[in-house]
Amino acid sequence: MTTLKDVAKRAGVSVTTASYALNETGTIGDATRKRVLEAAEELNYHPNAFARNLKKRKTQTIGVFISRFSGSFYEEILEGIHSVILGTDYELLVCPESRSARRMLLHRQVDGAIVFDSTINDESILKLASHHFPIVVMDRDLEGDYILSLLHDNARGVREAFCHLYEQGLRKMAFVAGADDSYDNAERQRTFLNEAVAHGLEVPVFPGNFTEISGYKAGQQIIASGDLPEAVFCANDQMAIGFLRAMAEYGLSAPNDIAIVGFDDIPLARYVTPTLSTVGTSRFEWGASATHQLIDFLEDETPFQPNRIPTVFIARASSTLVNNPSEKP
Amino acid sequence: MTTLKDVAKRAGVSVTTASYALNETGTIGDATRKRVLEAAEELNYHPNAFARNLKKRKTQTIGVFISRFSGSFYEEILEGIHSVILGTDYELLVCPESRSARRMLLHRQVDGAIVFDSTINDESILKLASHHFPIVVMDRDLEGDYILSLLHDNARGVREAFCHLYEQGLRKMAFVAGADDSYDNAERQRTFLNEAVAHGLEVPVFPGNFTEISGYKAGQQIIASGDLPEAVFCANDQMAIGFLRAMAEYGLSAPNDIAIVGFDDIPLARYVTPTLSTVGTSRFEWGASATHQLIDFLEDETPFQPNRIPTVFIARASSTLVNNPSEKP
DNA sequence: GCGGTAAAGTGAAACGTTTCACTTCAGTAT
DNA sequence: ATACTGAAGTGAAACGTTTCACTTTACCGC
Repeated sequence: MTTLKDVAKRAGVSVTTASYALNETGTIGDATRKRVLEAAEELNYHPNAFARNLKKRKTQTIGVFISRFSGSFYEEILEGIHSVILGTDYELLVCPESRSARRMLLHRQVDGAIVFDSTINDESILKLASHHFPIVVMDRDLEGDYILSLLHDNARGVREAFCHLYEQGLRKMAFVAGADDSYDNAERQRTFLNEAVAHGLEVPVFPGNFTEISGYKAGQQIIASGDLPEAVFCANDQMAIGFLRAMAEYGLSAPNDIAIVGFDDIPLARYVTPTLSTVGTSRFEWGASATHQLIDFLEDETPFQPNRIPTVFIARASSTLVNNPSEKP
Repeated sequence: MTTLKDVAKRAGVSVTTASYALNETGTIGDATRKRVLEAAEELNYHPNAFARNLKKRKTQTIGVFISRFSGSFYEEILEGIHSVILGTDYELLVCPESRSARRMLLHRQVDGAIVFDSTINDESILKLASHHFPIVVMDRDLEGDYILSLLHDNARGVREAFCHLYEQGLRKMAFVAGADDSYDNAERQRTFLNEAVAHGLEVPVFPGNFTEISGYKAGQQIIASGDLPEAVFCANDQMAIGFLRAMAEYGLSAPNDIAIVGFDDIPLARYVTPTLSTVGTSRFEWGASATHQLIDFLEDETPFQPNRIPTVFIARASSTLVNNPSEKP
């Protein structure tokens, strides 16, 4: 490993001068600077990031903490984050759940964080967030200075979905829930049930955990009970897809036997048969927005702007009755 | 930020002692150690990773360099990598393509790398790889000490796919190629064409770049030409799915109008209509294998074991003729 | 009570940068 | 000539650890 010292020696200057020359700081003559740059080039010099960060107490890096890579849910968010990062001189690190993620956060190897990992608890985040370490949380509603909670507008999408079902005359509905500890699930479920109550309906809730298999099992259970609902709202698309699979196995089809709606609009949603009605959340924007705000804060302390990422209901085949014209109440 | 010095002061010991106590190294009495640990706890102390890494010249981190997040291609690989990492005391960083990725690599912020980003050229990798910095490349055939090239057995899968098509009596075939700079594409194309020649067939090649849209365009072009092939092999699933979309728009369907085969077995493959025949590569194993080898090397210099990740052809609906029983030549 | 040994603890250097405070020197206004 | 200025460059401290080499203390066998 060649160090700054080597470069300085080769260029015949002091370490200080070499540093200034390479960083284009200080007042260094053109000839000298040129010599230093050449020396660095010849020696294939690259500054040691640790020494630099140690001294500068800044890493020019933001960290994204997610729980896992699979499920294609993070893809677009990460793309959104990445797209913003590319326009800055920050670097991006993505870290999946593990003790190491926590270590990473604690050890301040990044200047700011975007947290998307429910295994990191609220307490840690509150403790960690500070003037010098802003945090954007994407999966929980958390108040605090230096914390931005960026959620999407679950309520709106769910309401639209409910309307869509209700206006088609469907009355007997069920809800398949996502993971217990999920803020999004809670909000979706609450909204759906409230909406139902407001329209005089009672909606049973079946447990799930956001995985395809849990949706499949909920489907089996509901179908086996023999008491078929007319419509089922699943708290995310993966469960909805599992539910469709269960229906297919029992020879049932959506939307005629049961109308199905999911949430997220994952890429798969438009490929399954029937295509899946869902609530779209622009995850790319979500990631981009989080990143913008975080970097703006880091750069000039622009205060966080809490806002809700919009959602919109997307009607596809799985919930759109064709031979059953809408009968408004 | 509380430092080791603060902890030492609070515990009434020297910095050295505090360091030894926290790292469980050196010879420190139980009582003292306890006092240090308490002090650290009370002060909410976390060691500064930069200082530590600077001194130890080791980061306990491996870096994965990918070109982008989308396409669901990396998901399983990353899961495979992650699963192995979890069993070690290494950390995992994923870094998407950008100048920063390059910077990261150069600045040695990781102990070893898994490279999956064709924008990083061979030269850099050869220059970088060393005894102290082993690199696993997943997307190119590169020889070098301290470099492991971990590819999958493209040839085998392609041959099986070809056989499958040929044995069903299909003779007029076409190939839709992936990105020019891709080793995998080159190998798939070469194998397919060779196989064709060996069976006396001539196969036109249409350009693509692995994206869904490029497959769609190739489909449009081929269909519009009016000269339909009986079978089309696409260099990956995304293009195959794009091709299917083009066919659907022209009112054609697979496999009866054109039999379609892809490569990769992405999750989507079994959800599209018709389900997509493809060559499966166990990407999870791929990532896991890369990680194992890298970590083994880092730990005890276990030499790299070049091997090919197996592939297997998976016949699904898009290429399996039903009313056309196989007619072996 | 003596040398020897092991345990417990410490001082200071080192890792590779950045940056503050300083020196040197040439040029310029008076 | 003198004093001042600004440009060009340097020495050394600092960032927060780890770890080498060392000291002190206590204990042991004899």
